[in-house]
Amino acid sequence: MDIAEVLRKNGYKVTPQRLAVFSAIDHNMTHPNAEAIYRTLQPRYPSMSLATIYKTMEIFAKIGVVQVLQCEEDAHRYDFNTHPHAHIRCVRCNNVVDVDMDQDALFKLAADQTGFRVDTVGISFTGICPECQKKE
Amino acid sequence: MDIAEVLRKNGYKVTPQRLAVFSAIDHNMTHPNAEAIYRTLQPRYPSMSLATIYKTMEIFAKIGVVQVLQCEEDAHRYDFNTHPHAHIRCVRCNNVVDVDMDQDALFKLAADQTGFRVDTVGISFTGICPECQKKE
DNA sequence: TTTTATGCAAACCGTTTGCAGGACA
DNA sequence: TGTCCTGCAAACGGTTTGCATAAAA
Repeated sequence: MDIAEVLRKNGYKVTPQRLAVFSAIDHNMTHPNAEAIYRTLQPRYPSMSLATIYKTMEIFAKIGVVQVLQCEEDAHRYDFNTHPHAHIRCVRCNNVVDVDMDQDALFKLAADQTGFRVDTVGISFTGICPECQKKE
Repeated sequence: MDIAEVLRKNGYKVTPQRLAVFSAIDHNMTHPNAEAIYRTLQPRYPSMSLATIYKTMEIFAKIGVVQVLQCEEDAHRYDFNTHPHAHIRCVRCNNVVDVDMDQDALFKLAADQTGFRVDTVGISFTGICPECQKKE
């Protein structure tokens, strides 16, 4: 299912800006933040505003096109991979990499221990990536 | 070891403000943010500024007196419990509760999978607490 | 007396919002 | 045509910073 169809199906209009933002994040493994997406699109869409990026990403998150990450950083990062998984960020180069992880066991542990009905879990590691380890 | 001693041992001066901030967080299970600490101390220390709270908490975090949490919220929260553990926040009442969890297995998983040297992990759940479930 | 801390106000930075003009359907 | 979207600029909220004054050692 392509993005135009998903937007329409959810009652949102299809605009060049939305298609452009999607093209910037689709299969993008760098987990960009709004600023990075903005810079990526700047050359080809010089009139696009940061506010539009934010508004678009909010919609994309709502309709399940992206996942919003909190990487113990100041800014949000976005992930086109909406399958539940963890992330690890290199504190030297700030690159973020996916970590596959079965979260069901964690959900159960938290629920059993606290009595909460558990909705979501965010797991973010920090460390030093292989490349930056070599440079040391 | 009391807080005055810890401060001195790390080269920081002991001031009434620092002792007051410590008293506000010591064995405080509510995981307060800076604003909440500020309001707590306001009656007894009306002249204390938010900036002092922030500066103090930064020192406390650096010398291992508190742990800084990122609860998928806007603001930082502080925890006097510096033992590694997870947190769960109720999306209705915003209360945050500790979750005991063995993090060594997660460290190993992330390291094996990514080649990172893993330093830290933050695990934050969201859900509905028992009290708010009853109200539904 | 020297050094560090405090409190104020202003700056910061990522994000959100209001709104007039423009684009989609 | 009616509704939704865009881009701008201003607002926002948590946090940080610079600096003059005050307090600790």
